[in-house]
Amino acid sequence: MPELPEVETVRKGLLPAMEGKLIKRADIRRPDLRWPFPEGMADRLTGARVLRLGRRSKYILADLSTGETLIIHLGMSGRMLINGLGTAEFHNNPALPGKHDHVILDMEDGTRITFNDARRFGAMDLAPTDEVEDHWLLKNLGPEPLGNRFDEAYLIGRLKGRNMPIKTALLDQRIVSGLGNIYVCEVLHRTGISPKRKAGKLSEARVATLVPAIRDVLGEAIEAGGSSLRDYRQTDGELGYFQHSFAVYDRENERCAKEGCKGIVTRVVQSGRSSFYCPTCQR
DNA sequence: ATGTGTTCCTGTCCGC
DNA sequence: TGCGGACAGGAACACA
Repeated sequence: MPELPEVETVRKGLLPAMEGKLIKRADIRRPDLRWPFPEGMADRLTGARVLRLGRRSKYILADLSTGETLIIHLGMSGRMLINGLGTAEFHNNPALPGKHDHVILDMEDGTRITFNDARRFGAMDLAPTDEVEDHWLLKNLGPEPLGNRFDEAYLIGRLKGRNMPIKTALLDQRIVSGLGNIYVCEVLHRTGISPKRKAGKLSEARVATLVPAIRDVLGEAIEAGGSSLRDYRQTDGELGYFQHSFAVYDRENERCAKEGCKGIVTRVVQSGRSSFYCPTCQR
């Protein structure tokens, strides 16, 4: 589900409810999501204060007063909801946890944070805060696309000699971290690059155009509160609205959104994932 | 080392 | 309405 803009939107929504607040009670309602929860997670969270709520790529990182950091990944369908808003069960009885409410954090001021994840591809783990960058889930992540370490020279270097399609390369979190299927499709459309083009065969000039395009698309999506297609919700249950700005994603057989282009958006499958693009203006 | 296909899980939508 | 199949914002893993 959530790519960087959605995760960042969720983090911002959680900030007032979590940062600086004490976790009064942690209810872990099943033993695992994608992987088992760490040993004694409920006890390690109970009584901890959230010192800082940060983000690395698609991971939300809650630094705790215990010296540990809670690592949260939303997978495809994960939601973090405040006071039960936005769950399917909300309309029936907001006091009862829903079927897919797997972790519930009750904060000292009475606010309830619920991790809801139907598909359970999400994950949570705890690691010492001073070693969190070396955690196995985080240590191989490429640079933040909105950070200083991500620039034209870096991307040119990383794509050099690579035989995979540019679409696949931009989805590889080791090359650049935070992009997912939606935003890669949108970035490639903006730059006029076909998703099928081999990454290592693009000219340096064309690769260079990807960097500002990635920054722009992600920045605009964050401003719009992310994209809501099926599962994604903000922490208050509200939808994001960047999906109204899609030029190609989820627009198969529709007219290309580029000014003056008469192409029709086409869907192809690459490494098992849908790519949407305009064969007329993306070459 | 690279590139590709499979797998985890539930829900929804579409065609018959 | 029911049933089967395709598909879904991710990414680790097994294998050529």
